[in-house]
Amino acid sequence: MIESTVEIGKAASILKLLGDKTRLTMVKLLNNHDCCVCEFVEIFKMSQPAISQHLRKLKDAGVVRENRRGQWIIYSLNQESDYYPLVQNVLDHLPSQDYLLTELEEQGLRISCE
Amino acid sequence: MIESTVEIGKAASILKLLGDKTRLTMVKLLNNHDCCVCEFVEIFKMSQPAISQHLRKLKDAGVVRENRRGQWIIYSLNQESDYYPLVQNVLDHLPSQDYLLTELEEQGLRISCE
DNA sequence: TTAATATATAACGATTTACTTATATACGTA
DNA sequence: TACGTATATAAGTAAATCGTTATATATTAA
Repeated sequence: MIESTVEIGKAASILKLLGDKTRLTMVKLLNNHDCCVCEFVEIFKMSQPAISQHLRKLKDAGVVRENRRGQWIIYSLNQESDYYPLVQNVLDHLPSQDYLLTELEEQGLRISCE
Repeated sequence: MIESTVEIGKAASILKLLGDKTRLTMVKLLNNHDCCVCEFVEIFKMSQPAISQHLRKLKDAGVVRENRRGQWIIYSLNQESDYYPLVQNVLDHLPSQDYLLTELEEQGLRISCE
């Protein structure tokens, strides 16, 4: 049962953000594990600025949060967001993407930000 | 509880479609009432081709269906779609948009396709 | 058959998007 | 302090998006 609704224009803007495969996969991964930028760079085989820009959009919308830990910035899902219940429900429909992190670990690339 | 998941690329494409306020509102309305193109034209104060193009995208993705009734084409949510559970869950987070149809009715414009 | 109405398609333009490369900033360490 | 690593920002570009107007198609009714 849904506790409260999200204004439809706001909802559309969140869904637009999630309507990109890269960002949607990021958010799905963050649902289980906090990640740093460098991990996403490896996973998506995309330039660091491209990853950074996706994360900024998600952060600006309040979907994710960042926490600096030394020279790394760790991203996590913002569970306090008004949109969190919507995002969570969407994620429930997606298969786990954790194999991407497993692959990274097998390459020994996960350790980079721990 | 979710019965089955949607491949993440497909999910992203559906969310992208829903990530437009006009289309999201259309789908929310269709969740309660079948509608024809001319009703949407009145509601969104947008050209008929613009409405037609939004509906085509939704139809191509399998989210909605069309049924001709005389000279009108009635659109409805496609409950048989693999994406229907996802769409339905998203819609649950939105406030009803039925006031748009009420307004239409008050203007006497709803009768046009009945 | 002709006209009117409802809808779809085509062609086009302004804006947005999602990358890229180059550069700036922040932190840790020698 | 100076250097290396992690991340962010700036600037530019190709492609996608969402609207428009003009036109085509389909149905109904005179």
